[in-house]
Amino acid sequence: MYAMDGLTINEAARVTGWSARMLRYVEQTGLVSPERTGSGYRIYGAAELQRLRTLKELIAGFDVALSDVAFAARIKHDPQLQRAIEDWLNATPQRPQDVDPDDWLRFEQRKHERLLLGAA
Amino acid sequence: MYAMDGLTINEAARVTGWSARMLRYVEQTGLVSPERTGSGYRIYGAAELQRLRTLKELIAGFDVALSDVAFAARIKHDPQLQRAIEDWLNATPQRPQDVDPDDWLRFEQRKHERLLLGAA
DNA sequence: ATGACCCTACCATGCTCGTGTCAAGGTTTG
DNA sequence: CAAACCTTGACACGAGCATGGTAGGGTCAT
Repeated sequence: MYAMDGLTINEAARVTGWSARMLRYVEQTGLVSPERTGSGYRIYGAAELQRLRTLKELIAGFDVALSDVAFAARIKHDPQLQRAIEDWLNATPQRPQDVDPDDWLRFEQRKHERLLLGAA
Repeated sequence: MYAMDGLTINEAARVTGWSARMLRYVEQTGLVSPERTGSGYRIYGAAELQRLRTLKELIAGFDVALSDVAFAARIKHDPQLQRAIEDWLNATPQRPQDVDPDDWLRFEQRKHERLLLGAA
């Protein structure tokens, strides 16, 4: 195949700071999936490169794991899971000790506002 | 200490289906932290028991890891992290195929130059 | 006061994550 | 064509998660 407007995996590795191995791994997590040429070569376009760089910053800057970001993505694309997690987390006012149990229950039932990762 | 209105760890274990060992572990993740008596005994109240049960359902029902839920909690309590992850995820037009190819290209090309300059 | 319970602190195991490397084989290109 | 690159698949390995177990030592109820 002739000149595609993108970088091949090792070139992308060099410009993004990831290793080629990790680029394949990241693709496997579903976070950054480059196009393929007819013969199967990965082609990283500007968008993917940018995404890889920011992903790297995100992970380093907040000390989160790749799998954490992958999980966030899963939440985002699975409204049921999102809802379930949100509900579980919202039902935790860490100190329910000086609250009347009955009030507590009614209060919890009305909690439905703040979204976790909803806005798209 | 005299009769507290809650269950001790092994009782809670029996009632929730977790092992006592896991109850301590779950506490360590920060997801469910029972009160303590003056002498340090964990006391699980109705709220904690309910939380443990629903947590179990959540984990089993969606095949999610405890650490995933812990991470979601971290996101929820750290607005900066939440914002960063949200932004990164939202910047994913996973298939830029329904975008006009010409616009897409010109846009990407300009970005490309900038990006290559910034790369080390 | 004694048996049943709790606590913390380890050690051990099996599994997953993140990462490198190497092998066998297709593709691109000078 | 041959060198340089790509692909998938595998083995390897340290670090961390999820669990169980045990040991030494307090606490509670009878």
